Amino acid sequence: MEKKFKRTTVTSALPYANGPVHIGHLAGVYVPADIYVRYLRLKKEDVLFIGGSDEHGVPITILAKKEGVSPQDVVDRYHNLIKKSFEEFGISFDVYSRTTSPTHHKLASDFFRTLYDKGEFIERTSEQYYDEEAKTFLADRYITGECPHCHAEGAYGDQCEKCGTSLSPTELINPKSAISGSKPVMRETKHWYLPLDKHEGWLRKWILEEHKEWRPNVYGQCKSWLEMGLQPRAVSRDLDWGIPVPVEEAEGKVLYVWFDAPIGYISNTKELCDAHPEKGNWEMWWKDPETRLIHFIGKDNIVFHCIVFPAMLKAEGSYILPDNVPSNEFLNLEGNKISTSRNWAVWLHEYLTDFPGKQDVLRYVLTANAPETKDNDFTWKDFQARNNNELVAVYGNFVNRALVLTQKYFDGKVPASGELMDYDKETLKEFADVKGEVEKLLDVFKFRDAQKEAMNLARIGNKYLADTEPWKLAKTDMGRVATILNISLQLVANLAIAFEPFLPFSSKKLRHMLNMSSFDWNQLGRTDLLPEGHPLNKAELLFEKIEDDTIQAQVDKLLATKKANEAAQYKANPIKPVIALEEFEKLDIRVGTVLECENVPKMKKLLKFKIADGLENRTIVSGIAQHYKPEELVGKQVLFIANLAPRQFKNGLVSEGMILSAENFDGTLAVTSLLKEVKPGSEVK
RNA sequence: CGCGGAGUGGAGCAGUUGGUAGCUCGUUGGGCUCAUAACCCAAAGGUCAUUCGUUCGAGUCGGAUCUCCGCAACCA
Repeated sequence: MEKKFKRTTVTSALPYANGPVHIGHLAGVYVPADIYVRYLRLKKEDVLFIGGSDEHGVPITILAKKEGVSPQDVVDRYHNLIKKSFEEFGISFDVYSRTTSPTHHKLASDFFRTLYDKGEFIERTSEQYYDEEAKTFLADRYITGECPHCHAEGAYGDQCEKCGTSLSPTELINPKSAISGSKPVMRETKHWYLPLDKHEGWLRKWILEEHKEWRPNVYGQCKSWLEMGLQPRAVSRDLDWGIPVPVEEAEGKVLYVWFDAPIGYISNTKELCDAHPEKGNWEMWWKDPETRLIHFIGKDNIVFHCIVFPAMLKAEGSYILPDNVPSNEFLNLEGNKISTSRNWAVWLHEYLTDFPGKQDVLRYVLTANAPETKDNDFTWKDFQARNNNELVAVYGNFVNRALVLTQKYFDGKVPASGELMDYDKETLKEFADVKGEVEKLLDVFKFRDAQKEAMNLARIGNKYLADTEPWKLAKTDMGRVATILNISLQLVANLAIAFEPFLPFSSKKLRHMLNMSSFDWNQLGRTDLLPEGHPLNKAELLFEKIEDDTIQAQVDKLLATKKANEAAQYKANPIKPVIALEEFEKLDIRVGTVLECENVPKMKKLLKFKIADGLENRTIVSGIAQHYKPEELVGKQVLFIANLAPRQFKNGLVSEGMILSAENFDGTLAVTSLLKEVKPGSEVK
């Protein structure tokens, strides 16, 4: 079953052109896809690697409006930035195009029309909110208002973030357009829907029975969707940015972005093949049953690529379906979710500037810690450790040892191998096995393990040198040293091949150092890659140590942008409903002088206060231990609510009141105090 | 009870179909000195979130509970 395919079409999720690419995108999609493609190419298989920007959809129009430029300007800017960073990073697309290309517009339009003519869509008319000022229909998320459940302001049309309930836009009280702020009106609109429910039967069989080999997260998500029952999904939108719906009565309507984006894979293939006929006909890559289709995506895209897009392809009728959809989980950054809007990210274009020539380091780290089975964390400290302790110390160091020894004893020429001892044979056998292991793992998309296995070659090499000690033998037995170094150099040559899919820049460098002419995956494991007497080029360092201050600079940068963003995004909460004066008068707010203040054992948030209140003194427990040290507050006057019902904590502590603090934008607390000292117990009015 | 995923030695992660719990880093001790103070060997350290069950046997299967994350909006 594995072997029946003649060629492979590999797609990687189209990045959305409303921002640059960050390490999450890389770890999730582009690095694994690139490893896979490079591996297949090295094996001389027929493969196309398709990428491109996704350039339609509402968020881009919003961003354009915000910046006062056209949507085209926005996508031009990010498309070019993304394309250039990918190139520089060594993501080896055969084509990286965009969904605003004429080829795509035509193909997507034709695709829709075909489905339309075949009667694969259903039409539905519904009422939707319309912003008369901005002259646009409003997506659920772009309507805000009061939540009907908890009555918090600022609930969105699909969900209230305060209480967590899912909503529909019509439930909101006093809805407002998030775009213009005006009050939206209901307006009737007609849209086309893809009736996924009609496709449920074959999807079930195809995924649940025929693709049990898909990763558990992918399989599980599909299963859950199928079990909930599929609903028709709209494929059009009322918008002026996108591909016009190619139907007569569809004025002002465009294809919904998720409908047009995956077709972009096909359009981009066509664009490539039209320009380079030697790549074959584009239809061969998408319609021949002997072509294997693989989608690399992140977990948020599972439903589209496993259910919606296959349904579209099936409905069209002439396309093949994906054979596998390797999807990764998410990569977090320093413990927090990566977020474009909060600027919590390591941006690829900035990395390339900050770490010139270190593409492979990031590739290595992202693969070593790839979120293949669950969300993982990227930290700069780990980045540094993996570079210094693995790339430099294990891989780079072994290469350096072998080359320097050869330089020293054999004038930089590959020495002749003499008779092999048992230990030599064992070592050779060990690294010959690596090829099979790496292949086995790459074939099932286990990139993290595959890379680890490749790294084993270097570990074997270091151990071999340590055990055979050629620097000692050099004094007595040069023939033996020649054999040992010959073997070591063959190992180095193997490393160059084995790491090519993972670390292409280093392999290129290493290949130059070794003066290697041929380079083929099938040579992996062989011990005659470098013939006797073959001259080597000068040895350079393959990797360099990364110092603490370099890492600290990145961490600081991250913290600074985070802080700046939090401050910039701070908006005061809306004012609570009006209350009567007598309500307020029920509150007894007093001034107290802090007599004593101490930490509460085992409670890291709590401080225990003894407060002079002009009467009998009282104990108040307050959750501000993370913001103040006890000694900072002793002697200070604070405001507290004196008639709050006493509250008992789990450990028996009782708090007789509440100290008033202001919460800053970043969650830090500032205790309230007075501009002038007064008698303890004074009332605040 | 909206859906999905995850809770494994100090840290970050693996653990395929149930059969003595692994890897990298860190720590400690030793070896080596060719090498970017890098390399090699050894040791210490985990009741695999809690709990009940299936089984001759469970990190691995099933139920319950607790906690975290993601999705359901744009986002890998």
